[in-house]
Amino acid sequence: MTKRGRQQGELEQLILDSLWDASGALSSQQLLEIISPDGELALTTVLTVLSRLADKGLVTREQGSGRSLLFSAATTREQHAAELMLKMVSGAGNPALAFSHFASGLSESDLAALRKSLDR
Amino acid sequence: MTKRGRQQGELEQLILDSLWDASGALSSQQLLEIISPDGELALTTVLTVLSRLADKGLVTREQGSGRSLLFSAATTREQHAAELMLKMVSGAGNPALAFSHFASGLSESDLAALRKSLDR
DNA sequence: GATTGGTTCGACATTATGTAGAATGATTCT
DNA sequence: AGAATCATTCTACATAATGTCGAACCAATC
Repeated sequence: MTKRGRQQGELEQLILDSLWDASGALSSQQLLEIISPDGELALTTVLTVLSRLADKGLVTREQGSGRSLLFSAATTREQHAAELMLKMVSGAGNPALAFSHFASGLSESDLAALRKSLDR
Repeated sequence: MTKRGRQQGELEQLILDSLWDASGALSSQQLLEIISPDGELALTTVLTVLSRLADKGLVTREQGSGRSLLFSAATTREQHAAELMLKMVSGAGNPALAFSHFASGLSESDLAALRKSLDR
């Protein structure tokens, strides 16, 4: 009983968030600048984490100009959130009950948005 | 940048699931029997994990007959799932968009259940 | 009071994640 | 071409979470 699906670390999340917030793909340097403007982290640290995120299929690499790579999130933040939510539902036993708890925790505006997305 | 909120391990999940599946509170032995019928795990292992789950507020202990304790999940599986889903939503950036992805991943029956839970 | 049955403590193993220096490889400069 | 650059990949170690128990402990019973 060993092997566990990889989890999400703090720095990994920070990097993912930066990629999601970015308009397009980013180089490792750009990411470093965003994540650690005061030079507290090394560039290699960012690259290592990026590589791990790529292993998990959460980040994709594309060739940039010259030898450099550009990184971007493999899915949108919303798709990712939705996937995790779906996973919750499937493990919830009684989805209907889970939904009712879920709904009662949503704000009015979120409720409205959810209703709308079900209307089609 | 260290310190991370505790994660959910495989064995912890297994034990939580067992508690959720159970009709009532369970003793450590009963849990061991469920989780490891072939005696692959030691009773102390189960107890350690139980204690960690209690630290996380996911499991509660009550006095059973004599010196023994009875364990149960602190919330229902559905409440737990709903909480996690809500956390996703709050980190989703654009909830409306997340909802639409979410909805398109649901089965018909789940969709129906979700609609119903929004109707009140 | 000794034995029994259950829990808590203390420890060590494994894995995930954070963090980065060294090694490698391609591109460019002279 | 050969040297200097500079971005990536490799290798390595630190920390924290989780898995896994044996030993120490304690209360109830014999």
